[in-house]
Amino acid sequence: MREFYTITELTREFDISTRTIRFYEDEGLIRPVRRGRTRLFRPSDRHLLKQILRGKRLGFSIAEINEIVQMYKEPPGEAGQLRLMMKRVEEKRANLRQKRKDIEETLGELDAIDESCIERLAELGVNT
Amino acid sequence: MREFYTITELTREFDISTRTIRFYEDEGLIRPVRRGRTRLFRPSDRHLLKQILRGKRLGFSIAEINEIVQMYKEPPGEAGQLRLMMKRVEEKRANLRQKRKDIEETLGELDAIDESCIERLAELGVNT
DNA sequence: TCCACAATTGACTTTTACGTAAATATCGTT
DNA sequence: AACGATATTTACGTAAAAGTCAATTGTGGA
Repeated sequence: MREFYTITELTREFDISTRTIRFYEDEGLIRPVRRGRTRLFRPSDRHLLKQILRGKRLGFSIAEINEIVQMYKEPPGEAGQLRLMMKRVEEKRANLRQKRKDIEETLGELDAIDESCIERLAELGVNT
Repeated sequence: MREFYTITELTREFDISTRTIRFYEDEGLIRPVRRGRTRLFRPSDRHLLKQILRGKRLGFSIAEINEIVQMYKEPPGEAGQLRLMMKRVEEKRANLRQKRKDIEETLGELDAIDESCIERLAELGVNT
């Protein structure tokens, strides 16, 4: 595995702009190392970026994505903090399960539409 | 089933503002009937609103939701139009399947986090 | 009939998530 | 040392999706 990626390599791989990546850094989502001023992205940074983009596809805001990526870090050492984190994790899971349900419903409706289209097409085929 | 709902009934039921509902109307997503100037929402309007909010939870833009709700209407009568619609439907389905995959992955990672929290908590329990 | 109150309309504002432009810096060539 | 290609920083701009505010306008009840 490569040690570092440049910013443009990542923009090409994920089809996003440099502005976007720098914006995520400003927002504290990602923290590449530097050689002088230029950013160097480790494989872990690249992986984090993948997770950020995955969150975006699911319609999470930057703030929500931030909450999620914070969870990917080491669990805290204090019991109260741990319980709090577990509560947050459960909230996110509930949110995701709702989304999954929404998706199943929408997929079901689109399936129905597709079938009615096929039917309609068959009718037309008969009549022409 | 009731014949009509007022705008405030819907804002309360779905916990959104009147501004939001009117905005959706301005955008052509919904088209309540009027008595004088006041809007009256039929059950079908209410159902449509539900679908719109479902789309929002999934992170679709208003434009994308518009595309979807248009599909819920009668399928077109012309074969070319039908095929085009089926193509669009398939695109949306592919999009939803990707989201579902993203959700499964994220859920899996959150499960792992949860477990590591439980582990950590057990360790603390032993040590204190 | 008149009043209180709900609903509407229109204009302006806010927030989010970047886009864009200008000036400056770095780095490997030539 | 100059140059072209990339990067960075700073600052302002913008589109989408509402929120907010003010001025009207209906309208159902006492």
